Amino acid sequence: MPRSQDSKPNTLSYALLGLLARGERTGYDLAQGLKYPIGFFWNAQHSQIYPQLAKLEASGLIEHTRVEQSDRPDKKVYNLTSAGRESLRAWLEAPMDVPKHRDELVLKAYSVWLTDPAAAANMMREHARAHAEQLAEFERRLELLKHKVGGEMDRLDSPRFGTHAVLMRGIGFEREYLRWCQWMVERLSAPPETVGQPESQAHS
Amino acid sequence: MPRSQDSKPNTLSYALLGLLARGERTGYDLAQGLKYPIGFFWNAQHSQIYPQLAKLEASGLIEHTRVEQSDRPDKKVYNLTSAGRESLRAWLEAPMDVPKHRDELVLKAYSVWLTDPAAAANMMREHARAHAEQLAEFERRLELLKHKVGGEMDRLDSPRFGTHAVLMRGIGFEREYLRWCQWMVERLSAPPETVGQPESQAHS
DNA sequence: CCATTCATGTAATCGGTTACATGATTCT
DNA sequence: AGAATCATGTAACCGATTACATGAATGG
Repeated sequence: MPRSQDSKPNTLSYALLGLLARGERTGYDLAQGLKYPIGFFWNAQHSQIYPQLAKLEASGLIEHTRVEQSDRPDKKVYNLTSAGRESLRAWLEAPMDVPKHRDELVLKAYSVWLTDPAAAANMMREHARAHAEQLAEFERRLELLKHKVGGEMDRLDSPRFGTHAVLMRGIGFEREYLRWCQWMVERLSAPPETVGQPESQAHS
Repeated sequence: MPRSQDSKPNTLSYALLGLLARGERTGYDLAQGLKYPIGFFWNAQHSQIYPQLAKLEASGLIEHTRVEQSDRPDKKVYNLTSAGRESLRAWLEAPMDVPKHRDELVLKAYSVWLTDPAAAANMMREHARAHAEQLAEFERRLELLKHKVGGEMDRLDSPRFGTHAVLMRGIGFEREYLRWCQWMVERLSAPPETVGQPESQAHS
């Protein structure tokens, strides 16, 4: 009989359950999984994961078996219970509250009028480069997935479809962010006379 | 002589300084400002704002004057100090650490293979609708800004340019998110025979 | 009469990051 | 010799949300 006296599992719980639904994993594996690709949209450190696993086990959503190793430290291999699988499914279909975004770069853009346009343009170029890189990485991963599993990534009941969906969102997100950075660079590095004060210091 | 014994202002501080750089505001006004449009990318509740304002004032970055009102409660009107303006400028040009994203819907998409495609498609349609609405709101605001201040929103030294930049990012973000939701809906509501098991239960 | 707006605060709690702590094996 | 990988935890702190607290004026 699984204890479930706890109030409500947090979102991290469902990130962990979602990974475990794909197969058994250790806390260490889960920490790796929460780096890439889903970690791009929901990440966590091991210091948050280990205590959370203990709570999930206390609630009866997961269970572990100890595996002894000779060359490496012993490990706890976690698995979903049927209650855990049910909890994950219920969360998937439950309505969400409105999401909140945090983006420090957009916050900087809000105050960019206070600073030197040329310096700001350079900063934006640097961010554009970073987003182009991340975009390329997502695209590379999608190609890899395509070559590895082929049509499986289109089958709605395959975990590969979940990965496919996440990669598509990553690609779209980075492509759009890159576009915005480029728009900012164009604006910020436009010749001063097109945006300067009324009195025309043009020509020269 | 402004005291500055504190370690390092947090990002919320710069959100507040960025608003105050556009003119004097009360804590209440700042709480409203952190709803829209910049609040879309960095929001805060009044319970976080009032203590933060006290800290910023203790650090000498802002100052307030008490304004008595007859019909309304008295208010504290805050202004940037020159130290505050300098701190904001320094932050604008400082390098950022790599941003972290959190998106519960993408997390759900990662596990969407566990659930009923038709139900998931309906959920995604609902999200598509919400993003279309938010997109329309951003576009409406951009039109409003254009009609109100015209070319000022293109002048790099005007706060309107900051607002313009944020709205452009909002529009791009929502447009791309909407596209992804539509892609998900298409996939999830595709006829079963194109994605189902080998044995064809086609026709009928 | 009840909700909303203006106006400012505190307290409890939860979520998340950084740092502390240990220890064997493998790679450079 | 030193860094990285595998492996699991705890503690301190900071950031953020929710709830508690008060109170007058206005609008439906």
